[in-house]
Amino acid sequence: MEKRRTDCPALPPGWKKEEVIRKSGLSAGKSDVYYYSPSGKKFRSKPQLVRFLGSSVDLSCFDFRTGKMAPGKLQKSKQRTRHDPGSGKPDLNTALPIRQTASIFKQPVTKVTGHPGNKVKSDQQRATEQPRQLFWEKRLKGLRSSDVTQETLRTMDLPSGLHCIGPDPSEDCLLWAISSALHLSSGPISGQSSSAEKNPAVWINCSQPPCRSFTVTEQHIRVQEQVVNQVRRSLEEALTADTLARTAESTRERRAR
DNA sequence: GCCACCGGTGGC
DNA sequence: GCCACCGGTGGC
Repeated sequence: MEKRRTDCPALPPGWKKEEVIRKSGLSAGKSDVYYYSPSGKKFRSKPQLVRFLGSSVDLSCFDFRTGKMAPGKLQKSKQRTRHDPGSGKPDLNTALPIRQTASIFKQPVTKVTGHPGNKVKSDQQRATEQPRQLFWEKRLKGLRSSDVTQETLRTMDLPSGLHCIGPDPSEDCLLWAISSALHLSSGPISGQSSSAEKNPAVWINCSQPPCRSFTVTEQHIRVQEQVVNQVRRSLEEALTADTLARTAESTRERRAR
């Protein structure tokens, strides 16, 4: 086992696991486990793996030390979340679907080259397109966003008339699917073909959300404009209130001194 | 400068 | 007390 890289069936093809026994020091005899990506990048911890693999692999049951999936064990592994004291919040460990989904969004990255010491690291394998899971929306089922007081936030309303197809025809899934499609695609979002509706598992078009083909009308656009305007007004009011509160606060502090 | 390696520490 | 995780550094 020592210093030999072995295949790791629980990870995608090409990933290797290595166990290195400590030879000296107080921890002599203990071992460190490392993983190597197909491109040779070394990983020292599960959080590091999760950050890298994002939504492409579900590592919630992955046991970093053994390199195997631990089924049914309710993942009681000692995953630490540094800088997060925890609270009554739902399980925010590595299985966090929100994070995994967020990572599929193609977000712009600013490459700063102005500083002489700067280095830009890149991983070609990671940069290229990753395979996507069919009906991934189901993984988000039952999750709700909440504000700092744990109050569940109201989700967005989709325009009526959208008809979800696939294994989970709930409106939640459709909302996630459509917002994700809008992020990922530069083309129009129009739904699935009629054959996909008959047998989604075979005919689904991954670049479109799993819903019946639809058309966006002038009326839809008008309604959405109103919604956006309303939200902007609310935001403006909140920001104004916040500025006023801060000013009042600093005035009070100055007077107290 | 890189990285293999061990130590330190926080969460359990 | 154990150990997952990651910081730090000596050796190259």
